[in-house]
Amino acid sequence: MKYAPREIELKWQKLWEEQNTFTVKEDSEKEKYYLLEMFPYPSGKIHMGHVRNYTIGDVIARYKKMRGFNVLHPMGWDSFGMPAENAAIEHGIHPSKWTNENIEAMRSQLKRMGFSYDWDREISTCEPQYYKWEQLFFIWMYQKGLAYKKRGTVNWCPHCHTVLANEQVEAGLCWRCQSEVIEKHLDQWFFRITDYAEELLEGCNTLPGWPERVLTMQKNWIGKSYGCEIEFPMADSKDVIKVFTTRQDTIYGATFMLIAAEHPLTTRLAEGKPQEKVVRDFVERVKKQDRMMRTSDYYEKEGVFLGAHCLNPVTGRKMPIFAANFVLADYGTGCVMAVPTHDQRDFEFADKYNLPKIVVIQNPENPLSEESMTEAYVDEGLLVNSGPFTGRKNLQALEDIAEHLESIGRGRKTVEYRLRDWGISRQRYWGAPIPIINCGLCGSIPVKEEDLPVVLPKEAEFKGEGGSPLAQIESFVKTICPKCGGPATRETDTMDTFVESSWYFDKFCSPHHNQKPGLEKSKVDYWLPVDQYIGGIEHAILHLLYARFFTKMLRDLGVLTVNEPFTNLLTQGMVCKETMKCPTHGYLFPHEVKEGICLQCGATVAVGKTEKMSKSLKNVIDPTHLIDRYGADTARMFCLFASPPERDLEWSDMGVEGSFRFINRIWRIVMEYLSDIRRIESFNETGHLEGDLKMLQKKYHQTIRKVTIDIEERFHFNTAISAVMELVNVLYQIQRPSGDDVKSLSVIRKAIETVIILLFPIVPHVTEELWDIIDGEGNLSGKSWPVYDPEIAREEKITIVIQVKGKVRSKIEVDADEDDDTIKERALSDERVRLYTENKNIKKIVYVPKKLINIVVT
RNA sequence: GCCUGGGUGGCGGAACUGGUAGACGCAAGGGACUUAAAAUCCCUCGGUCCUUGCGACUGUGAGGGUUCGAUUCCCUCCCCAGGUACCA
Repeated sequence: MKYAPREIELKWQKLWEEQNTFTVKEDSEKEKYYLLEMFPYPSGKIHMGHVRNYTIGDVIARYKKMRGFNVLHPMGWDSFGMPAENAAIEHGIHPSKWTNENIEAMRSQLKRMGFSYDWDREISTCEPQYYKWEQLFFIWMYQKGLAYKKRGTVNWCPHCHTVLANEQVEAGLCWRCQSEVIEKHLDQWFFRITDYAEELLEGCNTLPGWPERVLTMQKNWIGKSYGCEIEFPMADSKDVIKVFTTRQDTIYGATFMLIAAEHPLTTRLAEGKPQEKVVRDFVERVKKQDRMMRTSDYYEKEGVFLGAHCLNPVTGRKMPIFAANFVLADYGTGCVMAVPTHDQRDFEFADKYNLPKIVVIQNPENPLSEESMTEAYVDEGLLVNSGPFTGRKNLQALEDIAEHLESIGRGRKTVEYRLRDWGISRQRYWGAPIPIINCGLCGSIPVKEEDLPVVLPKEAEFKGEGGSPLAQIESFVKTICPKCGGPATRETDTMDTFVESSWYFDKFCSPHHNQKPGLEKSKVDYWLPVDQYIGGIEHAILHLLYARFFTKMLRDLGVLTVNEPFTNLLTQGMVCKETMKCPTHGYLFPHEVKEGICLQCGATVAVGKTEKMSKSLKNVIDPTHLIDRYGADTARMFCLFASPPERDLEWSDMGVEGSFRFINRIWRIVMEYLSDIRRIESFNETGHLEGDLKMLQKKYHQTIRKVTIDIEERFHFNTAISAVMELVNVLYQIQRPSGDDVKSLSVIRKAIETVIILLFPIVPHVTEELWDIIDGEGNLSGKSWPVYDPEIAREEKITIVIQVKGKVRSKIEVDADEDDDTIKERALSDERVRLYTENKNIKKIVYVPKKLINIVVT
């Protein structure tokens, strides 16, 4: 019998489906385990990133099930988003048709991979029965002040008359028409995530199951800093300018004031002054500069004098006020006190505009002087020129200076966060409508709860220009005010798609529950939090932070009980492949190249560097071909074997072949022994074994140990698979016992069964089939995970490495329970060691018990 | 730019908390089987050098440091990747 992957896989997939193997219900008898992979955007086809993500998840789901957990493993579709709208613009297909066809295609691809999803729980976020509840949450948030409207900036293409996403802006130009993109200010909806900044930050300390780096990134993103808000009185009026600083220790050195170009104060101060026009031009120019570049250390610092002065509150010094390109309007107060001697950006600015510098922190090693400084001194030191604080260490005076400012009524200690509120307004069609009605008399009034959902109207025109398609549908826009009954218009902004993905894991717990608030408390409480969440590292900040925020927000609305949505997080790396480029035809898909030759023109193809698989570089592998050729089991095994999950995975055709060969190798050894072991009981682990059999027994106990640890503790499936490969290699190596040697055959059977069971979560189809062939009854899906005997798995002999001056010179083999003194003695008297120690002084002997001995000689 | 990771043979990777660098697989080379090929099974496989040995030296992006001992810890630098708030 030959290994026929397709046949086997379809057979078992059908059986699992018929027997509802993966359907789950709440069960108070069993410990629950909620395993979740980030649901996909239905772009059309699954890609290798999905295959990898979902294979990792499936292995854990199946493993946990074998460990006796009640496993929830759902799948759904993050089905709102820009690509659907772009397809509508380019090909005239309605976004819902495009999306649903993609879902159909991708669902069948996922089913073909044999993933153990409970498909009864499938959800699609673009369906009204899903976004209805999101709209309800929006209304509740609005009522609590957590959703609000304010002016925000967007990328605007003046030619297309439309808002562009950041990725639609290429080098400052519109991706469709190459017009120069400008900033436009629109009234937009925001979620007040900053209300939760402190809790989100604190929460990072309650998530030991998250990768440290993700927590670090989130903490930095929230960016808490302790500082001081200081008031600088205007020189010629009663007004004040407020600044936020973390460096109040340098206040005595503040010699001028900087304001963000976009700050309303900038134009107000310059109004009616000779420099008004210059200032306006400057503001317009800065607005076009890239935000990222503006704050870069290397970017040219620029500014313009506003014709006004303020006073330093502690020195009384008259400080000129400038607008500057590197000051951000939405961090702190949008105004910065400039201390050129101790801030590099201020230093450069002062040099450029010839502004005064005063040293207030003295470098203890190399005294500073204003005239000779070539850069700002940003390290610690002693305060000078600082009134009563002169002579103190600068860091130790921070607190006292803040208190001094408070006492003179010119400042207060504050905490500042870098985190900004979440702008959720999108001027697009394919998203959940914001359930608000704008009334000329009553303002923004939420849609009545009983009128939800606000359904996205089907009829819309997709032109890619002229703004949001929704705004042009009169029947949608025109409505009446729920408060006064007068004529009103609907909000035509839709919600950011990150909103849907902020609570989909809640919905999976009770997917069919259709009563307020859309989530059934008892079920949500049973399943949440997600025990293991798996997804790409690219979501480390935004998606994960928004989902955490939403969880806390829904908790405060009484909908959820948990504080954090995801107990454990596994972030997987990207799938990469080298690019191929033909001199005339540009980037080529792998199937357009054969043996390094472009199939279109016969030219030699240049192999480029390895990059993340993307459609534009055409360095993609369609998993379908892989499945057709080798089967789902090989595809699954390759993804896992190639590298550990958190690392990037580099594509290799050869590696796939190797995984396929390994599965065949298992298949063959089972077939070879089949007639001998079919009717034999597997070894019951009693009785004494000798020679090869003893070695084999030890090996499979060790293999169970290794695979269990690798899956349970580290999700390192690559090394788990290696361990099973070693066991299979041993099976091939041992002398085949005769057909009537029942005891030996029973040990072999046990070893073979171990291989099959250990690999079941990884390659479920072929292992089910093999189990069925040798066992003939029951299926593996219900089996429990094998156990090992630590005593049998223990090595009896260990190797002690002997180093002389840190270099390996010899090795000795000793009994595992040999006492340390004997080991040392044997090491010192070792023949090869003596070659290196003879006639030398032994200065020191380092002994690492049961491992290594290092003899230091002089 | 900023934040966060990563860099180990020809290649993917292994090495749990500072203790034998290169498990396992791929590629390559050799052998067995075969009329032959494929498939399969077995062996070799970081580099340099020589006196070819149970050999010496060298080797984990580069350069320093700590240590009896560093892929692992510290400092400086180079390269690559992810995120950077409207891609998801």
